[in-house]
Amino acid sequence: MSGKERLPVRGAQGDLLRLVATGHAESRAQLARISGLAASSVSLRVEELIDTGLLVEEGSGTSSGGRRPRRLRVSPAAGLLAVADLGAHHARLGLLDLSGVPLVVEERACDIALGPEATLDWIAASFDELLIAHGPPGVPLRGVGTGIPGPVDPASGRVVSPSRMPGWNNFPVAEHLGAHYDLPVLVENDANLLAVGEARSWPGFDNLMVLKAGSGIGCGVIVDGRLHRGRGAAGDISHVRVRTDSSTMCSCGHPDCLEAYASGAALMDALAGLGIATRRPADVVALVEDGVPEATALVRNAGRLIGEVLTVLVNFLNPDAIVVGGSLSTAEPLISAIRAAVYERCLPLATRDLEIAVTRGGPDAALLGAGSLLLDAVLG
Amino acid sequence: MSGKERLPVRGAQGDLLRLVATGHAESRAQLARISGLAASSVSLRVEELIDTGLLVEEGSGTSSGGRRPRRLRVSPAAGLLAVADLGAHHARLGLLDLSGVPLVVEERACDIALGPEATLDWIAASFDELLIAHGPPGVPLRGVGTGIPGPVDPASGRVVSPSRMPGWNNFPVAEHLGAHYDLPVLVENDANLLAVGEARSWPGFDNLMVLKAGSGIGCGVIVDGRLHRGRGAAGDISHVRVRTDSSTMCSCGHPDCLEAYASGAALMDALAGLGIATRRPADVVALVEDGVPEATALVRNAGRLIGEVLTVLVNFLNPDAIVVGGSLSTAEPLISAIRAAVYERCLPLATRDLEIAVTRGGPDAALLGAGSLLLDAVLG
DNA sequence: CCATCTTCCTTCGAAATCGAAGATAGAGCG
DNA sequence: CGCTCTATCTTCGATTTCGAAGGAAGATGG
Repeated sequence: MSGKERLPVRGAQGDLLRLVATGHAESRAQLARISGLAASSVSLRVEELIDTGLLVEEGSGTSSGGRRPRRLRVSPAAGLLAVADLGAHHARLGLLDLSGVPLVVEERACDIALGPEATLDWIAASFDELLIAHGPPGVPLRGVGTGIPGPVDPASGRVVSPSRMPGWNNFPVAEHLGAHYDLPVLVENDANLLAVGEARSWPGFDNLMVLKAGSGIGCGVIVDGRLHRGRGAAGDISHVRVRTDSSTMCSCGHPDCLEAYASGAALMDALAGLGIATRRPADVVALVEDGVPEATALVRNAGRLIGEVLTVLVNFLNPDAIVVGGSLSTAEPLISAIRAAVYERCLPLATRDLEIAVTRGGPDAALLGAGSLLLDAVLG
Repeated sequence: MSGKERLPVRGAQGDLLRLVATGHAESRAQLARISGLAASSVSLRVEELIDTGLLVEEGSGTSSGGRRPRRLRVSPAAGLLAVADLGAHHARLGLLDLSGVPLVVEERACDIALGPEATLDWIAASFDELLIAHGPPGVPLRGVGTGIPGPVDPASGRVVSPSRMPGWNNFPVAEHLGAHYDLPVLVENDANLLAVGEARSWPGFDNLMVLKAGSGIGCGVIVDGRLHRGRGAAGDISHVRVRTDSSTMCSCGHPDCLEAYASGAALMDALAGLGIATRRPADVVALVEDGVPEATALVRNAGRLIGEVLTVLVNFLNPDAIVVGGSLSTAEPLISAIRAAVYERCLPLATRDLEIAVTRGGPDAALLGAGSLLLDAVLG
């Protein structure tokens, strides 16, 4: 395995490296504008970063009327990040360079019901395999991180009262995963990772609500360009009471939670009750695309319920965009129903410039999000 | 009137002055810790600020085990801020020094139905009177600001679609008020001002929801210690659909808005329907305190409805505290009902450390909030 | 009361940062 | 092509900031 030495940046260098790595700047002039440092200071620090081999100059960018900028990139040899996004039955795992560009991403089957030790050790072993198979020799690992399909206490890195992860409650995930490495370790809720990853694809949108509609319903909140965690549990919308005719008890002990009607798991249950078998939320989307009316009606109803919950949040948070991701997000009726509910019921002032759209960041968005947050830890 | 020269601070001096003015620091050592500057740099800048007469040394603070700090304060002669909080039928007006300490606060009757020009000119005239009567000679006015009981677009300083301010729609309030002065002008929603003012009384609480329950229902949101505006309309909860048996049409054109059941105006209407006349929301509180059962029942129901809306927002934003202000906030059944609803329905994770309490900042909190935001503008 | 500790604040040489001026490299246009 | 314009980047002296060391003032505890 590669070395694990600390990244040799201090003071302003870290800020500049971060700005290049996150894609916020790719020339000295941009760095000066964004960082607030004087152009001369930027030149000096960039020179040093190039000398240490962390930055490289690579061709030139497009002119904006004058001399073309000399494009800066984080060196591929600056380091690697090993990141994972853990789902109920499979995980995406990947290696990123420090600017968040994936070297390799794989999806592998796993089972979180085997418990935290087994699952986390499996993740670590998978990281090792990826590093041996795809890690360029001599490039050090700088950090590891994983997304978790449940609430995570950011301070302790523990899972807290997850509804769909038996045996994981209060397990010190960050500590256990970190024992394999002497490196910064990130453990974060999966919807939050998705939100951070998506945010990179929405420049100029500083306030985002990123919905993850899969087996469960999660939501990551970006306020002022940064992930909002609150006291650790922010973004939960699955246990909001919805307006329905019937009455269903949720696993949380309250009646009529959104999750009990609009989550992928709930839709699969409802279809099963109609004699239609599905194995994964994506199967529901397939049924909708095949024009199965029962599936379409259920999905549309789910979208309406989600949309009604979002109306409250849109009026309150007044975001720039609602981004819908997760395996259900490709179901067209879901998005239309969300749109209809939000635009119909929200204040005109709140929807005036509101965009409601599906994910832009691609299937690896959550991994990019993990990379982004890890970079902060690495350069912190 | 006093002079209007620009405040002679540049660079780090402004940050330090702001930290002292906002009460975040009152000694050189604290300034060094909070600002991140070296202690020596702080000493130099503070020296300069004292020389310019903006800061003064005043006695010494309490020791924490070693030498006592020399307490720093913003000089009373550094400048004045003229601030107002406009309500439907009266306004609070005051003069503050740059650290937000009120020199004088008055409540005067007015009528926003007279239209924006008349009202704003009246505010300006009142400011002039206060300055003549209470402004120390030679102390310059540094900024003016006012709170508005309706939505304000922060970029343009215009009122946008206010529901209770006939004739004000789209009026350029900041521009008109600013024409009287060559100074920074602040125009902000009243609930937002209250939130900023309250935040000063809640140190360590970085995420706050501040409810203003008066004739209308407003909410100011503090995220990460700063006012969250979204695209300008953030914090609206009055037009959320609530779960009720009956059905009432709101002035916004939708059925069953929270405002139509739980605002002071709605309560007064409901009491009038029962043959009980009230003139102001405070009269409703008095009825509750007198044990009038109809009033108590209505107020408790309002609290329950508000609480149910807050459950959604608490799960989502996961704040440190919900602070209830406005003229209805002194009605005990309102708070109890809100507490009951929130604690019953929210996730344990979200309510674990959640405080629900009434205002701490006193009757002038909104004015202090205006002062706080104005200070940012003055030192910006 | 005196030695010791903690905290606050200042002094002073070293290092980082700034800003104005200039050098560099292209775009735009006749 | 040559002229001007604009934007990018560098050079260099002036300024600001840092950080280690030390002095000042009070707390603590015998």
